[in-house]
Amino acid sequence: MHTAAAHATKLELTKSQIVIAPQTAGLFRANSVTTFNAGAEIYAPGDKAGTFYHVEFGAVRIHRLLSDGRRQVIAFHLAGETFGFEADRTHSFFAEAIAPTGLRAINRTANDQALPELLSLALRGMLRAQEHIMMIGRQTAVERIAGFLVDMAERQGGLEHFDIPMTRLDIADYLGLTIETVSRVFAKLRSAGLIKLRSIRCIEIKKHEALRSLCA
Amino acid sequence: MHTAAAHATKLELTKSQIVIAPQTAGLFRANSVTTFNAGAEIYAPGDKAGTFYHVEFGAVRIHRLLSDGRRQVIAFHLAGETFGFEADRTHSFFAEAIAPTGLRAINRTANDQALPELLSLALRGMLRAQEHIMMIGRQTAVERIAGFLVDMAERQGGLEHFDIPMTRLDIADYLGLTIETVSRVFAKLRSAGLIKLRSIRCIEIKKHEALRSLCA
DNA sequence: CGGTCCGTTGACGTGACTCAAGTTACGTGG
DNA sequence: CCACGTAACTTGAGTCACGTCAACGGACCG
Repeated sequence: MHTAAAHATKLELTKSQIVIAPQTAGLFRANSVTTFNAGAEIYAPGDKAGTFYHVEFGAVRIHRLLSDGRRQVIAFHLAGETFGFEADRTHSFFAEAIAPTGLRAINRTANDQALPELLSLALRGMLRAQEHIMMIGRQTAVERIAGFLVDMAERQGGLEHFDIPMTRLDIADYLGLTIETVSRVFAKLRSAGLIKLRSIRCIEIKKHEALRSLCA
Repeated sequence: MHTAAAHATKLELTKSQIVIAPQTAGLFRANSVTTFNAGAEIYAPGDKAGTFYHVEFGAVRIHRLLSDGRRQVIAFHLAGETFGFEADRTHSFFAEAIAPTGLRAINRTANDQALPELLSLALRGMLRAQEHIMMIGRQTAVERIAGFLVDMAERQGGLEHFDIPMTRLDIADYLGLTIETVSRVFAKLRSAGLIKLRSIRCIEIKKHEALRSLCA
């Protein structure tokens, strides 16, 4: 199974401190921005939780490995999104940058005014996870890819073309498919004229409605 | 596909009011208990959200249908658990009793003292959903069933045998499988001596460790 | 005691996986 | 700038886990 156990053999886990004008995000106490190279680990299962991260630029994947190397990507977080909250005191997933990424760490203050905001984020995260379950539980490969592309398009502001920061392997592990299936479905959508691959990571949606109608 | 679109053709949606001694649950304002028959709808997509439900007895399934009838069960809630929180003002799933069930409705008060409690529930719900993604995204049928049985055993207090309130179809739709596959895997686990089916809905785990080792 | 729902089992089909062989994109050093 | 090595992606052929279709058995209920 092509599910990147190899990836676990750490890349260059560089993490450089770059201070950018601190700007308060909501009611949290915001810190400076830290940049991560592609592949760099942000946290791992077992790490102490309690800090949230606001994506300033770049993208992050949240995932977990099974003992035999099978990998499931739980979520992608793009610029403008916040992640890192956990039910327990320690993280239960990996968070890694999937491109050069800037994160603003946000320390949860002891007695938060920000609870409603945090609750909203948690509920939204729960909903997202539930829709993800729907997708990988009951949809075909084509439906999953179509849904993924529509989602990405919307999260990038609905432009007619956009770059995806993740590899085919990341997409496969997010959708519960293999890299080969992802590649084949892309080819199928392309030859059906629904999308165009401007480059390997730049996707243009040619027939938005047709694509959306595939989402089941 | 055996995924209960037929079920949508409403059963006897009976909902009888029975008042039981009101008892405050946490910091919420708790109401009386309402009982639902098996199959009765508690809420549906589009219904106004904002009320939570504490399961006094019985069990509830949360699910959603695709347009062609494919069904995905998102979660089961057993006695002692709380459900019903949503990111939006309206529900996006069905909630139905899967056995005679008593629910204590809990109205969210305008300016909650209960926010931390609610946040904790939301985070725990998110974690549960994420582990569910892991399960249906990357595990085989045997692994999913084993995981399901271990989970059910733990949630029932870790007894060596327990009743499951849901049908094979509910289990199938929860795990992203078909009813036939569920049945076959049960048969396989039984003939391997890992479990015993005392009756069709009563499961005895004979080799707890062996079962757990199947969970990947 | 007949109908209905639920569950089981078998035979067969197929969508996605596996294995394998390329090709393309990209970074690095000469 | 090109040569090289590596990672990412694509494509094809064959396989398999799970789905589909179908027949049947048991439990419950009026």
